[in-house]
Amino acid sequence: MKPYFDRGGCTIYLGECLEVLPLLDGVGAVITDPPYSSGGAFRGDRTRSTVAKYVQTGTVAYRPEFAGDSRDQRAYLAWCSLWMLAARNASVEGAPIACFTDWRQLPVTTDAIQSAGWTWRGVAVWSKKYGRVNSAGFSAACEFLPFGSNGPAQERDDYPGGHISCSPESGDDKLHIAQKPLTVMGWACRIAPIGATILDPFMGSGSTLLAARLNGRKSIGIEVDERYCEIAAKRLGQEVFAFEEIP
Amino acid sequence: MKPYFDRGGCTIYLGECLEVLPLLDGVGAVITDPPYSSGGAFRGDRTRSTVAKYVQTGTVAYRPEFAGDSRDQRAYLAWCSLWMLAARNASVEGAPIACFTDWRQLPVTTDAIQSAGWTWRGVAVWSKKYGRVNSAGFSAACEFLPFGSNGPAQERDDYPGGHISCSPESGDDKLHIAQKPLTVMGWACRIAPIGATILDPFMGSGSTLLAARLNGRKSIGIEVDERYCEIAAKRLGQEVFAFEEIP
DNA sequence: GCCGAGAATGAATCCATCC
DNA sequence: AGGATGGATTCATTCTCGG
Repeated sequence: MKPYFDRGGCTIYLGECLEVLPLLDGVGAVITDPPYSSGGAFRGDRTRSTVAKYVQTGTVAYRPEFAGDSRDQRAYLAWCSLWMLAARNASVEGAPIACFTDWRQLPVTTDAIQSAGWTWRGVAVWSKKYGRVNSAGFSAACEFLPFGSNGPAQERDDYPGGHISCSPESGDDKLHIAQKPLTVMGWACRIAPIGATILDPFMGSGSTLLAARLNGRKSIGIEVDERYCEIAAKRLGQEVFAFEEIP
Repeated sequence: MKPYFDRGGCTIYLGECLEVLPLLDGVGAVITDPPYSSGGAFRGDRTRSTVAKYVQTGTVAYRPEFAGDSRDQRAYLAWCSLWMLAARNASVEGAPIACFTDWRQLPVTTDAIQSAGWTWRGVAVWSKKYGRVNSAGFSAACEFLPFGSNGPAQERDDYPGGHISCSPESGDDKLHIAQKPLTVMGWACRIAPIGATILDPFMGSGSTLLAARLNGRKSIGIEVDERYCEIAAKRLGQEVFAFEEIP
């Protein structure tokens, strides 16, 4: 399959992840931020378009809607199990997986990790310094990063800490509604060995690939929406003037 | 039923929580830190005594075993559902529940909250600044506080934030292997309205009751082990010389 | 009282060994 | 085979103590 973009150790495929994943192998880590299919307690809330259901702060440019964000919990479990299994089949033994999620989908995500045959090994946390106020309990100040490994984990003495505190992305620099700060993605990328290939099956605007590059890891991104492939390719191309292989 | 201790708005019952809970009513919030039944990937590790399975190196003071920490996941779900239901029956409408857990039991705990008829509303996080090293991924730096409410939540504009960072308890002041810092319990107690009665069905050394008192809430603790009732009563008695009702 | 060095600590995990 | 037990390993942060 011909990549949409392939330079400096960063590769982008345009397509459905369930169709692209079976073509890959040698993946050293899976790090991703899939559509949460969250955003409301009721089905009617969940199935609204992503632009409508997530509040867009500030005077930002229009961001395209993103696909695959309207599954109910049962379907979300089945779907996550499928792509996680396909991703595991593409991964080397001992490879880690780390998958962002919010509180609502956290139990389903840990179930899916295990359903797909990964060994679940913990839940790391990104706290946002300030969270959405909540009139019904503690504010929603954290996102969660359940993680695991493909069989016995690689033994290392420099795994990152299980908690990071960082303000969320905002303003005009934000290219995707659910975009994570590079600081957060860089922290997540350090779960992968240096030089390994990090796979992100839900690339979006490409923050995972950019963070991988900045942290000395190779990367593969898959994205179903060509507008986001374009945005990500532009970001990656800008990152280095003379774009060279990662040493 | 005669309380083991009852002064200054703090009440302790000695007994099994499933036997004591049906006798209670008017509870304004449930805040607790039950035995996690965690501590290892293998059944053999989980079923070890709490003194053996939780590290206590060096010259620490001896801390008594605590009971009920060796259930498998199925039994843990069933048991949590039972006591959470009994606690809900003792609670006023709109009362919040918040129950500490570790990463391994988090999905089971949110299932239990919902099985028992509480409305699950989120997951708050205590990050410990440093966590135990992990040779297989991110360090275990956080404990989790899933929370919910008994029906529609009480609307308030002063709910606490969903994240707190605080070092764990240590040294001779730590009376229970799993003792939480007063800072953390105080934060948790602020989920309850001022003046409400906070129920902790797994009192241990009484940190919840002490934090409730220090934050202007009344409290009820249940504990199955008389040694811990004694320790908690002593701590609560010391807190105020002339022990008066909470204003 | 302040500072730095060294010791202590931890709601673990994994493997080897013994029954 | 499988359950129970012993014990090595791990390091950022906190604690202790002397100067």
